[in-house]
Amino acid sequence: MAASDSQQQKMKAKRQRILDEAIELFSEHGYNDTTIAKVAKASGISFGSVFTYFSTKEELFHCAVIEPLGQITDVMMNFDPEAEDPLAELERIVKTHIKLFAKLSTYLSLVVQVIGHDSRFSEQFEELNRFHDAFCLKLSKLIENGQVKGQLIQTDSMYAAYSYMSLLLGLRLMRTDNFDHEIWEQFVPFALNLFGPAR
Amino acid sequence: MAASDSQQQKMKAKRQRILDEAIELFSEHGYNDTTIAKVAKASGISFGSVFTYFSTKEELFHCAVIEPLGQITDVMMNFDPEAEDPLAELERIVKTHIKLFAKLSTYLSLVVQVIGHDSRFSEQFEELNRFHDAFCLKLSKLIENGQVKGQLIQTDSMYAAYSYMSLLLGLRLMRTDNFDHEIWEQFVPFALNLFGPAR
Amino acid sequence: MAASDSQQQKMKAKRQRILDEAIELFSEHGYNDTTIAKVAKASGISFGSVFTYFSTKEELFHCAVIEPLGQITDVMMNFDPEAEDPLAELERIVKTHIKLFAKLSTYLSLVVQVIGHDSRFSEQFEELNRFHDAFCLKLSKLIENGQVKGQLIQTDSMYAAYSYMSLLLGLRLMRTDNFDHEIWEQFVPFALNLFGPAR
Amino acid sequence: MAASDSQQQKMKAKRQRILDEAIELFSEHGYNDTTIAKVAKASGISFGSVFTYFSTKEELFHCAVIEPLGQITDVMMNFDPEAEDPLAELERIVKTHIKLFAKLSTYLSLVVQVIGHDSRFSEQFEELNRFHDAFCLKLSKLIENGQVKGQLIQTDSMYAAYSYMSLLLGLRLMRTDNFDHEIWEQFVPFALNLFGPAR
DNA sequence: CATGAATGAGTATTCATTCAT
DNA sequence: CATGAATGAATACTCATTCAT
Repeated sequence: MAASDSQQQKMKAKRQRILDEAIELFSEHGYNDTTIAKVAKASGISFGSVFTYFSTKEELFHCAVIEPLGQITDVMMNFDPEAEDPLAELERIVKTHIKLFAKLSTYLSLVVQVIGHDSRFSEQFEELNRFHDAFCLKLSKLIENGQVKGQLIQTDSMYAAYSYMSLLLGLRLMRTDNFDHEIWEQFVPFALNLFGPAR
Repeated sequence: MAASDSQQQKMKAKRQRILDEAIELFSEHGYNDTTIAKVAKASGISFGSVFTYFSTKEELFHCAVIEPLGQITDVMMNFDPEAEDPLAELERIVKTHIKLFAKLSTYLSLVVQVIGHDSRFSEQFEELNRFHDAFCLKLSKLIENGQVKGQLIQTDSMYAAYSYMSLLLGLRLMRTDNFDHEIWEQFVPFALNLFGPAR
Repeated sequence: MAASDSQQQKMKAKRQRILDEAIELFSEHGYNDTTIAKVAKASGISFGSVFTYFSTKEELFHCAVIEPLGQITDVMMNFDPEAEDPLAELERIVKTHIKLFAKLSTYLSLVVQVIGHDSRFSEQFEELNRFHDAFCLKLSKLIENGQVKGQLIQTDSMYAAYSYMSLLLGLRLMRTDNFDHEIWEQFVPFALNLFGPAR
Repeated sequence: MAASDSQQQKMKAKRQRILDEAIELFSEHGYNDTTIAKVAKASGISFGSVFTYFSTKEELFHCAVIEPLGQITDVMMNFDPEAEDPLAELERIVKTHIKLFAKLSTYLSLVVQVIGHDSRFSEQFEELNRFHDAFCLKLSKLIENGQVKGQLIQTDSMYAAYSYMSLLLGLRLMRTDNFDHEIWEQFVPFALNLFGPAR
């Protein structure tokens, strides 16, 4: 049924519009200072309708945090831990990651909120943690390979991965979002330094 | 007047007790989910009395963010940019800073909130920014001296300093506060790597 | 849309019910001692709903003072300053006004509050003043015509009008509202005396 | 004991200072918007001391309303109902009363509040009523004598007295306090007209 | 499904009053 | 007697959520 299909399309689009505005507002003003009414207004729909798509404010926040994670995971995890030239692979992904974080300032504000109040948002925190653990594990393998090949000095590869994620998030936090993208690129060598490239 | 003095002492102590509990609660639950009533209860006083010491919730938050900054500044800034052996000085302060950040988890949660919602807490944000700028400027001088003496590779020393602060805050953010202090020390070499020690 | 129309009717009625109760309560207990909760209870609705119709207590008070003014103006101003027999016209309107003031005791209490605290309720005061000025101006013309025709002795007609309004409000103030309407009529000749009827 | 005497003098003076400020503030801002703290500040004493002189806010208000009444009564009642020339006596006292009301704007605001909220301030209201009744009774005698002597037309002398008091209070209410004293005198003939002078 | 009126729990703040110093 | 810190009752206003239309 084509009619029903187009209806479904419309609803999907509406849902996404709400979600996008919610991410924006939750990021900017935090959970409590973002009211359903504001989200509705920003989305151009009645606030009653928000509840058609998200049964509670809590759920809206949950979706705002979790749903974008898939795409981000795709980009973040898109590397080969068994790459021939681990250091080159590292350089490549560091550039990609930094570009990504520079773009994602809005969403990452959400992430920071969740991490900062892990007891309040424990479910979302767990999910982010799972991503974090998976990412660090995969990255640590690449690092180890780099060490085996003598491209990197010997360090604990998991701590190296942790440090890397911390740096990325820390940079994001430090108002560097006012920097334009070129400036973000300045941080690439420092991120690489973390891994201890042999010189 | 001894009586008046002891009275003043008592009040000072009470004010501090309120402030300590406020820092704890603001950190844990955020600005909005921390009610004056909870702060009062945690401090063991009537909620009316909170207003005797802090005229508004906003002011209480402000003091919670700003007042500890002095001591932290003292520790963070306690280094000599003109040290004979810049690399050794760097190692020393990195250890100190990491220990400090490991201890200050509660307070740093507050800092993260302020930075994350700089428009909401602009006054406090400005103050933190002043500290950040002063710190990075002083640190960049030490880094430059390290570079001049050939202990560090050539990089933009201000970006290096920014990266360092970002890493510290990022580490703090990443729930590594569950790690005990020994584990925190594991991150010292990675922090040092940021500065690009010549090898 | 009939449904929407009946909805609108209902809301209008509800709003008016709130307003009527508000006038009653503001009159009886004054601005500060009238709580939104009391108004809601008297109106038979939840106190949250009061805010659906009046966004603040201040606005509720404003409407309580201003909205009835239209009808009152209609009655008060309903005379012809160029009447053939000015004295007869004066007698007619004095009777009407006194009847009106006898009926409006509740509302006039509000007026007295506004006038008594003009700095607190400056906006409402201005509005009342506009009415007062317009009324006195129109009345003074009738008085002047009565003087020209020799029905009234020579006096400053504006002061006469002021005196008249003062007397009306003063009578209202003096608890004469316990008097029933017949007693109110007793004051008609005294009000007329103010204008100095030639004898 | 001279010391004790001067002490008593001081306290009396302090009490009066508080009362004067209280009258001022109660008049200007009303009962609820006048806080003990403001009264204390205006009086230049600690707010704890206000309770030394007046055990509750209610009592302070009571004294503010009642205590000045004695002097006012003296002036208002200072006439001879059996005067040889009642009309002349009326003229004399009307002038006096209008001058008095022109001066007493602050205090009369209090009176208006009490009359306007007689259920809230019933005790004070009773007291004012007693004065009002006594005054009107005495005045009505003078009026009657004027009627007997043919100086005034026949009217109900009590209603005439009521009207007179209403006019005085009404004039006071109508912002005529902005008028300077000369303007107040303009109202003398209108007040006299109330009594229906034979012409 | 969309809308927005109705509801009432929750919160910062004020202020009269008490009482220890 | 003077002071002002402590207390907690009271109140306007917000906002998530429900539900009738």
